[in-house]
Amino acid sequence: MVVLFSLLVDVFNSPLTIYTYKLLIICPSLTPTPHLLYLPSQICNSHSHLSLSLSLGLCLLILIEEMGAQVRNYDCATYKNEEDTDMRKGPWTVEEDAILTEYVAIHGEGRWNAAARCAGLKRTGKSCRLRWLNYLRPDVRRGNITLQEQLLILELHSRWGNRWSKIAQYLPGRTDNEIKNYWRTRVQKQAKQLKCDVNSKQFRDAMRYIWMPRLVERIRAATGSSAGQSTAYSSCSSNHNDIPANSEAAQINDPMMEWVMPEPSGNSLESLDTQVSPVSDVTEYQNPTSMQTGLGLYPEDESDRWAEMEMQMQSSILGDGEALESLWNEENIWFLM
DNA sequence: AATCTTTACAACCGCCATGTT
DNA sequence: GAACATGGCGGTTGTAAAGAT
Repeated sequence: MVVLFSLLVDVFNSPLTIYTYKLLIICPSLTPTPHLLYLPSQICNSHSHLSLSLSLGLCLLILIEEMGAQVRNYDCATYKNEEDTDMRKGPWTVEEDAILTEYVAIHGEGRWNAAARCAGLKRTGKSCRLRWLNYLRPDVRRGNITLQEQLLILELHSRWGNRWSKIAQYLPGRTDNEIKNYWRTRVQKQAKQLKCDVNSKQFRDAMRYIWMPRLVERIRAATGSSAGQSTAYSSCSSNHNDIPANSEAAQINDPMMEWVMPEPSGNSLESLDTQVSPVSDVTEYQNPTSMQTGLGLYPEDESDRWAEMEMQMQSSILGDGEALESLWNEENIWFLM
């Protein structure tokens, strides 16, 4: 940031007043919308596409191009360059990001094919849409999937399957792509290692009766005893009205889901976010059969419910075939963390 | 230090639904 | 109603970075 502001001070102290270059500042942590500044050509020397990219953790600074060219790009009527029809593929550049961000800031979302053309991007409308929704959108939440979010993903997936966009609706700031990636890299991989299908009853039961209670336990441990009634959803959503009263999610009524999606009440995102540790803590893993009520793991008023679940698990899982303990032992429980 | 393997995730693809002409 | 354009979704792939050997 120091470097950034130092640069800006230099810019504005310049004796030149004819600004011929445009500077786009994208700094989501400071402002939700990009800021435009105009730079003297002196700053840019002879470069027509000088690009300064300062990754300072919080701020990305991009110098785009000559204003004249930029203005031309926004004039759809004059867009007629045939050679622009060859589409670019692959990773987006900071310049492309800046152009798309600026275009959306001015014209809004939607009409992506037109956006791609008018902004002068050699990208398909689809590509622009995806880039915006999955990466550039200001409210995209980055960083590790929290424990609460993990719990919510597991629960919602058990209910809705691979309906990623639907699941994503309940994790504000997370994209369907991100959730899908999480599922594939973490959950499916684990199922593969356990040599069972991710959709098998065996794996689903293991998730439901071991993994998810374990997550609940960890969330409670991380958020303190007062968070006993707090939940993944309540912690992830900054606006509980996001869940329609008659929605599928609101109508879920099983014990686990009540942990995940309770009555809307005011636990804030900030207070309950628990980042997932990249390192496992297998040493504190408890055998599922030891996760009994009365050990302080669950709220007292939940004890009967949990005991019931425990019995349910014993009879429905352990009774037929491979025991959960052997399926989900300390060697493979690591990935839950 | 070099090479190989694994992981995480961005991006693309194909299919489908919907809207417009 | 057919043809086309567009957007949304889920599946898959490519690849950079990190980790292991």
